[in-house]
Amino acid sequence: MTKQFSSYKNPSLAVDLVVFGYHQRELSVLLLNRKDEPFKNGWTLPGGFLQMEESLLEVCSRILKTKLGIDKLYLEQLYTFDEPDRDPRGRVISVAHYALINPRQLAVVAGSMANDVQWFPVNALPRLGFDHKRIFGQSLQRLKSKILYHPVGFELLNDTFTITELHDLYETILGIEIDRRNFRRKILDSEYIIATGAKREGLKNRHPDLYRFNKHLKQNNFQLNIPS
Amino acid sequence: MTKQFSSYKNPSLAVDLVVFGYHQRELSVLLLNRKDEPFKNGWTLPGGFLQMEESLLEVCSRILKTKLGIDKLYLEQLYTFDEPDRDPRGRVISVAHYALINPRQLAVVAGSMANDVQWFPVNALPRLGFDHKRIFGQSLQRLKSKILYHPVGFELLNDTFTITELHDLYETILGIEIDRRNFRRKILDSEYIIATGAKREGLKNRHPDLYRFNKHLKQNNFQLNIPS
DNA sequence: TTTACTTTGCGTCATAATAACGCAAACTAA
DNA sequence: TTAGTTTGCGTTATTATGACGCAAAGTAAA
Repeated sequence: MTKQFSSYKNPSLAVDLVVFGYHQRELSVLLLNRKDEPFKNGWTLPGGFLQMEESLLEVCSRILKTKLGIDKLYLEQLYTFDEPDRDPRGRVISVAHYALINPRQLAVVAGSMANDVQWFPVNALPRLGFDHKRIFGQSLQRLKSKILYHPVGFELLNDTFTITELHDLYETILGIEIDRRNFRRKILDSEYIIATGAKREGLKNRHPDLYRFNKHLKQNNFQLNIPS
Repeated sequence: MTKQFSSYKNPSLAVDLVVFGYHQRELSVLLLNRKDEPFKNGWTLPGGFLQMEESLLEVCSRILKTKLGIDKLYLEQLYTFDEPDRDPRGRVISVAHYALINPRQLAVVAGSMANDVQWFPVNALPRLGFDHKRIFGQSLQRLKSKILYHPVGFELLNDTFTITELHDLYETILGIEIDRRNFRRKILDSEYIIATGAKREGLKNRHPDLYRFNKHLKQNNFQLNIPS
């Protein structure tokens, strides 16, 4: 244990963040290239230590703001990881969270991104430091199962979107093929997305085909029942 | 903030436990009557602080062993609660877990139970100290949803049980009526429970009607799909 | 503009899953 | 012995689902 931790009587508390972004049928995660030991020059999830008087969500916001310049996004606590040897510097317990950012925010991030920050497709991750591979895996697992019973996938899309975009998102995240017409029927029958009345740029005769999430429905009835 | 915490640079880490027991169509939770301030003489969930070098599950085991004299049981991490004012003594972050104990263990507990420990039916809880009402509520919520897609309810029953007992358990936990015959068909079709070949004491001509959980099936396919 | 190709919205149909409920044999208690 | 309850096993109508057809709308190249 290094000097940094020797004065603590409790384990240190940290948060780690799995930030998901989606673009053109690709789900990606944001990783950080470490400048310091341990895992110097290696990739890890962004994270940070909890200060006294700071809530977990505040730490998350602080990290996201500092590293990405982003304010509001979908954020959810995932799990608390406490293996005694998960951090070579000493006992650090990490409350992992995952975040979903939409295309607009993704663009902001891309514009101002430091060169130690990088997007990686979830299917092509580099080796990760600490126990971050496990944390990432569990996040992806959660995301996969959650989109089936909670309309959380919408957070990865623009405010308005086409059904095809939503369909592609689901296929990408779940990694399976979903019949386009059955998906359409299910999602429209549920009334969780509704037409905006608008049509895509350039379209002339087609019915309205831009949709948005219906915020007036209780989100807890959402149920897609797509086999995994 | 009291002296006890003033030397820490990090928030303290604790665990709180929601211990569920089931008996005769009643789901109960184990509560502790506090001897000390804060909430002296009030009821709270059992809990304890994390020592350096101790894992979260170890703390849970330690508490359960000390307070209840019980060793092995179903234990699952629930959520980490971090509201800065959740503990009047100072900043304490609690990783809540919930546990399920079976009738045999419940009997052991009942036999050796200190008078500061008591079972309360989940529908008749006393006022709880700290933010424990919220923790309890979230545990019950989790239990309710989890038994629908994971065979976790079995942990509250004996090794062998009748379908009726299982049916009653589900009705009790979910707080709804479930058609006996449809429940039977679903649970038997799924093959998650199988006949033991034995019959209940005293029965003569009836088919085997004692069942046990089928451990040979992958538990992740369990799906009951009962409307809530 | 014509032509060939792709995308999208809407519909059909066979099958599976589900909810509601009937019934008689096994069991229990008076 | 009798009356009432519990339990196992069915049936049926309705709904949900998966698989797929098809034509209008849209796109891109000649």
